[in-house]
Amino acid sequence: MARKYDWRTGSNVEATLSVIGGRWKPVILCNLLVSRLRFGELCRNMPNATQRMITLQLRELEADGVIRRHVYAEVPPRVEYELTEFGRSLEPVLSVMREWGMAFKKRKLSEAVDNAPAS
Amino acid sequence: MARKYDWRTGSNVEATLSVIGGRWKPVILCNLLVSRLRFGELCRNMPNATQRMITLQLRELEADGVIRRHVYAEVPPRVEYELTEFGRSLEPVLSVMREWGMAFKKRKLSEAVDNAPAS
DNA sequence: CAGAATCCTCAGTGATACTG
DNA sequence: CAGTATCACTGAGGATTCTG
Repeated sequence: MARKYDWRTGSNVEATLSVIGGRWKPVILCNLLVSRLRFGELCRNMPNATQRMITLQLRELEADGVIRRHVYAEVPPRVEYELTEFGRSLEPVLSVMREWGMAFKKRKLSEAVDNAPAS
Repeated sequence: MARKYDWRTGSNVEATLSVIGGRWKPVILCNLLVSRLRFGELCRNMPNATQRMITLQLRELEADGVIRRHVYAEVPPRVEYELTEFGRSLEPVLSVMREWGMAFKKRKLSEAVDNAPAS
């Protein structure tokens, strides 16, 4: 299934994207940055993503050694996900993205206010 | 064309991705981070991307106010692209991605060496 | 609860050729 | 040189249902 990004042929940014470049991967990783989470919690934290998508992205992240999957032999079943050491190395990347996004939102919102009709 | 990412509904990372989340956008931006470039130079720097894709991604970046397009009334035509002030604010994001990608590549390559058959 | 299995769609992407 | 214009595809992503 020829991956979208290939770290061999691409530039350095593309190498990064070969790991975090999935629709929901950055979001998942930001969540796991805060704490280890179970599947259900993850889903509740990402209401815009479908269960299926979250599962798929988790599998890829696991295959890339970014996250680890803990299965507890209980009933009802419990599965938790956490960042690996390698995954934690992504922290600077993720937090700078989050920071910038926050500033961007603020900017956009203040723009909206400026353009708002005087009521 | 309902965009993939929406900064209104998504988390902070998603807000960032609403701007840089295109297949070739980070690559283009990294190039423009170094210097203002003309279209042809950009294409030569990104041999894996098609001309069409580069054009499209440039248009979106321009629409988002990330880059500026300079058209020179010459023959043959000359068009240059450069980051706007706003675009330059992405520098921390892009460089940390590049840094991480570089380290990642090194890691991968040394793994490959370790697994290489003794010749 | 944490998924697996199916089915389906379309938007992102590509290949190619043409042009002011 | 710096793009459009077409045509075509495929696979990422979604909706829904089923299950150990």
